[in-house]
Parts: sequence; C-alpha cells; structure tokens
Amino acid sequence: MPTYAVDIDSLNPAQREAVLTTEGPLLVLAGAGSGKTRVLTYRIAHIVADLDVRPWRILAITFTNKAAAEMRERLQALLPDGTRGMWVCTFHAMCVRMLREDADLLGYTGHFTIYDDDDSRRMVRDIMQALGIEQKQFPLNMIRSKISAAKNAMVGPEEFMRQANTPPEQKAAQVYLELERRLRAANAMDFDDLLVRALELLRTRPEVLEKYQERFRYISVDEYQDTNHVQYEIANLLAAKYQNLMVVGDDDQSIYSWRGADISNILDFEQDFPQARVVKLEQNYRSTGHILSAANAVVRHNSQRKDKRLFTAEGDGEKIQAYQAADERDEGRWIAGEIEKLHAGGMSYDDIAVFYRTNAQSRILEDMFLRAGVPYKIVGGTRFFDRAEIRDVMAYLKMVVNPADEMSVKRVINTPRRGIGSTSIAKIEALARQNRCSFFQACEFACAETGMFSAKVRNALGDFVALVREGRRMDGELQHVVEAIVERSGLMQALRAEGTMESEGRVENIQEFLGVAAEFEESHDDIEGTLESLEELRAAGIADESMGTGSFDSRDAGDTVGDGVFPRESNEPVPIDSAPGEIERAYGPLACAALPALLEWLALRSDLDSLAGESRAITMMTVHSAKGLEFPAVFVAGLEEGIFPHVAGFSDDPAKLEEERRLAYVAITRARKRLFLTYAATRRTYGSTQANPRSRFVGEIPAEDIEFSGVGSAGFEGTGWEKRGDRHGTFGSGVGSDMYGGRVFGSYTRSTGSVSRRTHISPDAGLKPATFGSGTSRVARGHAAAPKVEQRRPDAARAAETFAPGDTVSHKTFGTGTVISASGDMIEVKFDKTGQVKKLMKGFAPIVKVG
DNA sequence: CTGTTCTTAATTTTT
DNA sequence: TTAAGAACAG
Repeated sequence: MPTYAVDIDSLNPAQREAVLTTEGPLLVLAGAGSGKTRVLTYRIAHIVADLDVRPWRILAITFTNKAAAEMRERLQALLPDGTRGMWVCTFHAMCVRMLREDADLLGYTGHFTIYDDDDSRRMVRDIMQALGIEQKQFPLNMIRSKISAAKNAMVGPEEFMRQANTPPEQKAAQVYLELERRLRAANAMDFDDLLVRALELLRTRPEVLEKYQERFRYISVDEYQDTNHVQYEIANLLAAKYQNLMVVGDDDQSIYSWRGADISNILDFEQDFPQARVVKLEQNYRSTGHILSAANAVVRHNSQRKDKRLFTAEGDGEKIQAYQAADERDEGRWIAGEIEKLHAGGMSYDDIAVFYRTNAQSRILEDMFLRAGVPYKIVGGTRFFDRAEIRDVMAYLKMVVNPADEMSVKRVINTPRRGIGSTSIAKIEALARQNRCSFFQACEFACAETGMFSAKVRNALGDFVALVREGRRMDGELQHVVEAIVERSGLMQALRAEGTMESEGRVENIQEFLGVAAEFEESHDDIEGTLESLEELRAAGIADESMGTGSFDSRDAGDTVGDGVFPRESNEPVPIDSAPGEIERAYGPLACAALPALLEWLALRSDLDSLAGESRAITMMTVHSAKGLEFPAVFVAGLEEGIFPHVAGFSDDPAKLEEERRLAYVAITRARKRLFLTYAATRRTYGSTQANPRSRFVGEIPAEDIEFSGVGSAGFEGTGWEKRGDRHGTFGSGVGSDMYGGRVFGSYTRSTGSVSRRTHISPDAGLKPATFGSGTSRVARGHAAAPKVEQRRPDAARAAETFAPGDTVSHKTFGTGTVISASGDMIEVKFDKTGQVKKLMKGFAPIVKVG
C-alpha cells in the first residue's frame, strides 16, 4: 500500500481516481461544488511530492487571478518543500510572461503596453472616425465583436478582408487592418492579442515551443468550458509532446459563450484525445437537497449537455423560498427584511449574497438596503481602476513606460486642460500619418516646428512632451515615482483647483492609488516572482538539473531598453519611421523598473480579485460574477421573463436560452443552505413600467423543493407582511408602497465621486480594507472612518423617537446632519458631509438623534 | 477650445 | 430612467 503525501483517504472514489491519474490526457467533469479545487491541488501535490517531479515542471492554468491565488496558497500549504518555479496563473498572465520574454521575436519590445477593453474600444472608435465609418450604420460593438471573433479564429486582417462578403464584414475588416497597424505601432496588445500573439509565438518559433513543452510536463486547465479557441490551441500545443494534460470543467456552467468561450472544447475533448480518461465528479459537498434538486431539474431542460446528475449526502435542508413582489422596490424591501431575519438568527452578513442578472438591477436593491440599514458591498460594476481619474494616472504612467502608446498619450494630452483640443490633436495625427511615426513623436515634431501651432499651444505641448523624458529618469520608491509623475502632470493641481466635492473625491481616489502603488512594491513578488523562467530558476540554483533538449541559451541579454542610447538632451525629435523599440532607446532607459511591473499587475486585475470579506456586509453581484463562489444564503432577484432569462437571449436562438438556463444553474448552485428567489409583478425598466411573467426557470423547479409567497400567492396573507410590519414599508402596509402609484420615500440622489459611493458598510467595521491580489497585499480603501453610529437596525423604541427641525442626527451611511423638517413619518435631513438634503422615513432609515 | 444641450441606446465582462 | 457621446453654440 503506497503512502501519499496528501490525504488520499479523504477523497471519494472519483476524486481519488482523478488525483491518481497523472499520466496522459484526463478530462474531469466536475459538477458545481464537487470539490474540484481540492482535486486539482491534491493532484499537483501528489505529482510533486510522491512522483518527485520538480515544481517548475508544473503549469496550472486558471481563469481568474483569485482562483490562481487561492490555488497557490493551498499548494503552498500542501507542499512544505516549496512550489518555487511552478506556474499557477491565468491564461493571460502566462501569455504575458511568455511574450515579455520573447517579444522581440514578434516585433514588440518587452515593455509592450496592455490595452484593456476601454483602450481598445477607444482605438476602434478613433479608427472608425478616421475611416469615416458611421457608428449608426455599423455599431462599434458589432465591429469589435467581428474583429474579436476573427482574432480568436486566428484569421489575420488580410485574410479577413478576403473573406468578407457583407458590407459590415468589409468595414470590420478595414478597421481590423488599421487596428492591427496602430496596435503594433503603439507597441501595445489588447486582451485578445495577448493570447493570439502567444500562440503565434509558440507556432512560429519551434525553439520557444520546445522550451515550454520540455519544461511543463504536467499541465492542468481549470474552467475548461470557458476556454476559447485560442486558449484551447495554446493548451493543446503545450501539452502536445508529453500529453499530460488535465482539463477540469463543467459544461453546465458555461456562461461565457458570448465572449468566445467554446463549449465544444469540453464536449469534444474525448475526440481530441481518444486515449483520454474521463472522470465525473458528481457528489456535491456544498448544497442541501432541495437546492441541488432544483439545480438538477432546471439544467435538465437543456439539450446540449453531458449527462450528469449531482447528488448530496446531506439532508434536504430548507425549502427554497420564492417571493412575488409587487414591484422592484418591494422586492428590495422584502430581501432586506429576509436578510435582517437571517442576521437576527445569527447569520453573518458575510454569508449572504444577492445576485441579479443585470447591473442595472443593483440600483434599486442598493437603495432599499441603504434605507433598511443592511450593510452591503457591490462587486463588479464600475471598478476602482476604471474610474476616470485613475485611468488618467495610469495613462501617464503607461506613456512614460511606453511613449509609443498612442491611446494613453491621447488620453492625457489635454487632461488636465492644456488648451490642446481636438483640432490640435487632429493636426498631430495628420503629422504622424504623414511621417509614419508614432503620435508622440509627432508631438515632438510639432513642438520643434514653428508656425504649426500658436506659441501657447506649442509651449503646452513642449511641457507635456518633456514629462516623459523626466518621468523615465525618475527612480526610487515606486510610490514616489508615481507621485512625482502625477505631480508633474498637473492632474492634482487642476483637481484641487476645481474645489468641488466631486473633484475632492477624485483627489482622494488618486491618493488611494498612490497607496496601492506603495502596497504593490512591498508585495509584488507574488506575481512577477512566481512566474520565473528557467534562466531565473537556474540562477537561483533551483533548476540545476538537466533541462532536456528544450533548454537553450538565453537570448543575448536582449533587454531592449537597458542597453539603449543615453537620453538625448536636445529637444530634437526622435527619427521618424522608427520601430517601437527604437523609441524606447531614444528616450533612454526607464529608471524605475517597478513601474512596468505595476502596470502589468493593474492591467490583469479585476475587482473580483479584491473580494476580500473584510467588512461585515452582504455581497451584491451579477450572476456572472458569482461563478466559482459560494454563500450559505443566496438571493436571486428579478426572476422574470425578459430579465432572467434576459430578453436579448431567447427569442431568436435556443442556444442562448440554454446559456441563460446555465446561468440560472450557476446562481442556484452557489447556495449552500438557503436560497431565495424573487420576481416582481411589475417592474420599471427604461422608464416605463412593465409586467413580466415569472421566469420559466422558477417553474422548472419541482414543487416539493420550493415554497411560494408574496403578492400572487395564497399563503401571503397572515404570514408575510404582517410579521414584517409597516415600518418596513412592505407591500400593503398602508403607509403605502408605490404599487398603487403612491410614492413612499423621497427620491434618493446618489452621491458621486468618492470611492465609498458603492460601498456601504457597518460603521464599526471602520475602514473598509480591500485586498488587491492575493494574501498579503492589503490596502485600506476608503478615507475618513464613518462616524460611530449604532449598528442595529432601528427598533420599536427608536421608531417612536421624535425629530424636530434643528435636531442633529447621525445616519449610518451619510454621517451627521441637521433635520430641516419633520412631518408624519418623514423627515428631511441636510447632511454635513455631502451637503445634500435627503428625505428619510422615520423608524426605517438608520438614523439616531445625537443632539 | 470649452461648456452646454440633445440624441440615442440600453446584457453578461474571469482577462 | 439614465448615462454616454455627439452635435452645437459661445
């Protein structure tokens, strides 16, 4: 009986089989909550510890940074001898790592910029404008998705042009061609390119392919159902030599087909690898019986799927609660009420999540939670790094690192206002096109040229251009470099001069960003440091044994930047027609090495990664964002035809409906113990009220697993609203819900600008610490601590509290304020911090009188 | 060049 | 409803 480094006995037979099948292709069909992460990590630990395979021979690909971080952490715990050199990362991070090393082989420099979706979108918009393609006739998104599809099919612009039959395709091809040209000139890659170029590298450079094939003897890919064609090719190519490829996925959880994920990758794995072993993990360790039964029942309505059926050894648990609300506000109120009940019953807010199909739905829910005093945090939506001011700062940094980066330069050339408007930009663009040089070079050129611009503009431009040269020479602590660049940019000054509340918030955000930079420098070893090349490992004395044929001499220290010419002192423009690398050389080496690292880290990061449950608050997010997570109690709102399944989804295409259903399946299977489904009899969408029928997915749940309540249910009277009482403004409370047109609450104007806008947390949690990236890197997000306010929801005694104009009150979220008027159940309060006047409902809003 | 009004479109977004 | 972007006027 062999002994194992991992606790093999704790696994069920299927899990064990997956862990012990280390050689050859392996497909693991892992149902929701079936312990696949455990299998994945145990298997790697087994390979390393029991089969004596060096960690740097392991490649484990995930889809999110969060998943990668989690896996890394678990592996570190399982492998006391270390995991040095193991690549546990996302597809994108892996590709970036590979590309940085060999970018020169593809005509890029190692400092290429990563364009995120917004950058790429702007570039396409610019191109369409330049080519005179009307957005009305050919929507931007349509063009973009066609180009993206072409990229993912590895179809180049020329070929795409040849294939294009219809007018939209021809236009898309034109844009594609120009996009490619500009991206290349900017030494930039978008997210698609990252994958496509990496594949190109592996395909066209046998020595590179060989290097990685030899190195990574054991490869695993998580969430395989979400791989797109290029990722599929990359994985297959890397594993082609040794065939040790393990893919894990669940076809029932494929919810990203619209993003190019190809469900047939998983469905056809057995055809691609006829010798593949297939293991099904069907025992669910997450949810109780009723929930699992509902999930099974719903997803069974799909035709395109591998047959499997989850089972649990746990009991039935509580039935699913379905509630029909009068309208979307009632829905939010009811959810808030149920949350409070759960909380009163001892459940932590952290254990509760509310899901919705579209981000737009979050507003009302948010509003209702705010009123009810339910602490919440929203995941997704506008992310911190997507805020305009943060993007501006990042654009400055990107520009310093890579002056060829056209989009970043254009973004900040007139931010803050320098008097360089669209006319000037157009002139510079024309100049760039004429001389076939980068936009930035054209800027320099324009400065040198007299008569092109007014003295004022020329000075502004000269100052702007000089910033890059200065920025590149800055060195020292990362935070200080960033700070200096920001300072030099004039962004802060302009913002401060504005003096509005909004600008104040922006200043705070930028300051917070500086904190992020500082934090990053302290702990940035986890990303850059983890994905080490063989050379680095060898240098560290780790990978000292023979590498096999794949190892080859490292490229001639080809750091395109490092050996560059010394920065020019004159303002003489850089020679035109130069390749991206040449520009970098001309501007001299970048002194601050941490800067590009920071930018890369930022580019590949999402808000989801920072979902650290530090503050005690419920979690709100879209169903898409919820994949891979689990919560003891889950609410799914808006289960109505047209919303979920979404309208855009089902009329035309049955495949889309099936994806919506998988989405429902994902939502249901996130719940461990309690599941609540809500739908509204009427709902306001785009300004008009409509009555949506209840979602078909609710009807697909077996009757024995679910209980109904609410407007249309027989059991409504006597059980539902009475208990909740009118203080909650529940439907039928007499105080009035707006079901019959009566508006109860005054309209709530959202404060804008500050970070904490979408995060409302219990005051005693203090600052909201958000985690960026894994484990240790923690950044305090948020500014002044909220004032101490009682955390409990108002009770009967407080409801009876009287307020008079002039009273000082304290609100859980808005801080202190002064009562302006009080009549009946409503009071109007002007808050000190925001200066806004809000109508609040006495006894419902989380307020207390303080003086 | 900048600030304003007007039009128009409106899922989901691991990277 | 609302928010982004384009068109338009100052």
